[in-house]
Amino acid sequence: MTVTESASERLVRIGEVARGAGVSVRAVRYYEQQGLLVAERSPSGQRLYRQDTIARVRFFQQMYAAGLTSRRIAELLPRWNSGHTDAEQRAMLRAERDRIQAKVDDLQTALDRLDEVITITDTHP
Amino acid sequence: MTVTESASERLVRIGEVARGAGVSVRAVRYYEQQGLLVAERSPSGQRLYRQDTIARVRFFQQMYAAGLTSRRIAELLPRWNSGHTDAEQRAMLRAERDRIQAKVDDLQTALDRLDEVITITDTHP
DNA sequence: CCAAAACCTGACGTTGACGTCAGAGGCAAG
DNA sequence: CTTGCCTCTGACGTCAACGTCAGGTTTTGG
Repeated sequence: MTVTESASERLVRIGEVARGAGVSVRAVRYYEQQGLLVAERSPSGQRLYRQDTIARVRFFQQMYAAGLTSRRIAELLPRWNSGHTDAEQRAMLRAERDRIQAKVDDLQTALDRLDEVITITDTHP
Repeated sequence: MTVTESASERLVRIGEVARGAGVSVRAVRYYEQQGLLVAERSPSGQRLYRQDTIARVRFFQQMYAAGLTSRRIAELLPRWNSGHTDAEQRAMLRAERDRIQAKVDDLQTALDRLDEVITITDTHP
């Protein structure tokens, strides 16, 4: 899935990306500012994105939800853009994975505690 | 588990609570300011906590990790402190539970995507 | 052709959970 | 008594991911 420079992919403006991914226009500009997105520009200066940018933004949202920062995502991005690999980055990936796994486990624990309380207060009002 | 006013439980100072729960002293004071903790005071004004405060703080950390705010936790606290129940609070509990469940699912998705990338870059360096 | 909608660049504001610093007491050990 | 660690109350600082406002240009639909 390395970038295929097909002759003329349909490009979309920032509003469509935002709506498509369910975020604000401001957020998309912010991602670009953080180096997560790159946009072509129309002659008048408007940003033009490839359509897969929408999926990309959705992916960012997932990573944010997983507790990654923009900086961290930017550090990991080369993984998604090229086939290139280096040991340090693989270690980073695994570290993040473990962090998220731990977080999932914690959340599951919290969920269980909430369920406890719910069943108690429901059966014993 | 309603509060048992046992004659003289061993009380601990803020530093012990913090170390015990793995948070900063500042954090503990913050929790008190948000109405999550109540402390007795020694004659000289130092905060004195019951030992179960440590578990309580750990629980707060879980809830924070689950995305609850201090305010939200404070609203739900009566559940843990009394046997009293009202329908609105039960609804809140269930709402939070569902939110967390959704979050867990999202995280699991993110985790799967990371795993994909990891196996790809590992088997195909 | 013209108004509404969309986009642009700054740049300051917001929110939550603390960090940090200042200045002043309090407490057990030697 | 004094040294060293703990605690106190303000109060300002931080960081991330945007929100929001100002003032101006561009694109689109009727």
